[in-house]
Amino acid sequence: MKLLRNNLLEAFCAVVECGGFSEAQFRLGISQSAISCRIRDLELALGYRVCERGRSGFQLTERGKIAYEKACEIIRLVEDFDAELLELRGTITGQLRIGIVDTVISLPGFPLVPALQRFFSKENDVNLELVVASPNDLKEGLITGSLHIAIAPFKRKRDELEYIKVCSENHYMYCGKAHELFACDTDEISPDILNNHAVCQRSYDMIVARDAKAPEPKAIVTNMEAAAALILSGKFLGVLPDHYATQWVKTGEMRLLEHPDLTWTSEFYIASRKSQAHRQAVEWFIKALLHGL
Amino acid sequence: MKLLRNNLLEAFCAVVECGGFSEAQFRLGISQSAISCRIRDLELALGYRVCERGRSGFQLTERGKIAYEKACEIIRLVEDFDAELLELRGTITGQLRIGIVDTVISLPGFPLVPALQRFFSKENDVNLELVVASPNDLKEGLITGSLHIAIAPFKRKRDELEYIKVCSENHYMYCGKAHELFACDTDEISPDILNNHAVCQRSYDMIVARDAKAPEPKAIVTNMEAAAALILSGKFLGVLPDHYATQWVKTGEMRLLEHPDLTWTSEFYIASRKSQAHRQAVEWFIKALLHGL
DNA sequence: TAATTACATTGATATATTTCATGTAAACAT
DNA sequence: ATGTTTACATGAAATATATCAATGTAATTA
Repeated sequence: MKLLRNNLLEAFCAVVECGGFSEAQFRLGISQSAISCRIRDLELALGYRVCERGRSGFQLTERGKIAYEKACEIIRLVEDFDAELLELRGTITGQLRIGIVDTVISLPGFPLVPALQRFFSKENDVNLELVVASPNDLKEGLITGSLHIAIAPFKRKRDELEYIKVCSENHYMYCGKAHELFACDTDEISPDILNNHAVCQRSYDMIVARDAKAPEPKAIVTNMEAAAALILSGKFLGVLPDHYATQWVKTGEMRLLEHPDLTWTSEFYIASRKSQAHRQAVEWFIKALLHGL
Repeated sequence: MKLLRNNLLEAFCAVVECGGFSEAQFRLGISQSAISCRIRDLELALGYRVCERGRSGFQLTERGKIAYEKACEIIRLVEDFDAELLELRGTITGQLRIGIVDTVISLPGFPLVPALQRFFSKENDVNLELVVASPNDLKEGLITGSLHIAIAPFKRKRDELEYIKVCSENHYMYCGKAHELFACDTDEISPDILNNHAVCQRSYDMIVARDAKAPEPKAIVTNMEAAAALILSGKFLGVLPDHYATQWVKTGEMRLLEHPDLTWTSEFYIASRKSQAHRQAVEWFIKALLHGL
């Protein structure tokens, strides 16, 4: 019983992700009938149907969903295994899966871009996958192995992960040109404004909730660009990293609401798994990240 | 680059464990030339030689050793993966790797034998592997995944493992018929005898070292039978579980050196990994183990 | 009712793997 | 030395496996 033979699982995953056999042809580079055979063989080996398909639409069965999750996992493990053994050859190879949060390219001291330059200026066979997600999803990814390295503001540290501080980011409160506070006097700005105005926050930050009477945020965003859009609308106050907001402050579309109690700092860390025979590609990339510090 | 294609790794591992191609034929059930091809393909894919072979003997290269370790690991992972997906079918299947310490069959309350009866009286497709090793090796096995369940006297508990107490074992000091203490008076028996006589111990027990002036053990054994042999020789005192020693006490070949300070108890636990989607086979076996308690 | 879509099936073809027979080189026995 | 044995390598033929192209089928849609 070998489910990993003949790329049965790769076919299965491709079919799931493409939502059907016909579309998966192009991804897999084989004919539709070959895919049909592979799924048939897989189901034959498993003894149950993994998906319903046909003109009536594509859908995973209950067992199929579980099988798909596990298949993705073992495929990643096997990829990493291949890479580990190939790296014994001397050349570094394989997938390198890196995760970051959004809106960091302009963050001063964020080491990704120079690290990429460094890393890929040496000849290698590494395939990069760069994922943008929330710190929490990134943490999950590191733990499950779907990510090798993540760079983000991690607040709670996990035992099984290793953290290296790389830089920090300052956040301030901003409002848009159309907002009533845009033209107010400086001495009107106090933490009190949070109670009188709608505020938008990044779901994972919630850094506004500093004092007890912090208001329910009126809008939750998962992404800086979304926050900027809400702020620019003039209907929301919002917290942005200064390096990001500065472009609109310059053009007069936003105003910094300056007050000592309305500033926050996040510490950015490189995180990766402890206690695991790290692959060379991973180690080298971390080295590349740290090189400029 | 797929190292898992065509059972290349299975061939490699078999060859390593059989110490050569010719012997591995029988294990793998394919011809020697087929093995030769597989190893050639593996080395071609890897880009380096994994073993030296020929009339001059079989030997892994340095990289080959690493590759072998990792190959064993991924094969186990894939086996478990197969089993997990197959179990979605309803039937429980796959490898079930169980570890115990030696000399436990006669331990009253040790749940293995009734559990085996229970478990295998229901029809299933499980392949059992029963390993005898030290508690420390068993712990390692659980953590690395080479074992699913272990039953042993675990003293230190590991966070990533789950323990269920099942029974306990009493240990006493014994000497052989030829030993000078064999015929001594009962009131001559005290912890002091440890300082005046050679003592043998199981390497992982070391339960004799209770007081500060515990002596260097003269002999270390890794196995109860070995301890019994040393004790029967009359040259060593030694600690044995009562259920094991009783056979020789009955025949007059050993004497129990009874003293309140020369008794020890080990608690036996069923251990398995926490926080891991346990396979049905594993869960069911644990249930079978607990059934009689 | 015909056309379309999405997949299944089939037989031909291509590819991969194994075996059988044989070759080679090192170790061993004589 | 010489021949023999052992352990693996190699090549051609045989076998098994996977893929493709073509076609069939069933559920939608026009």
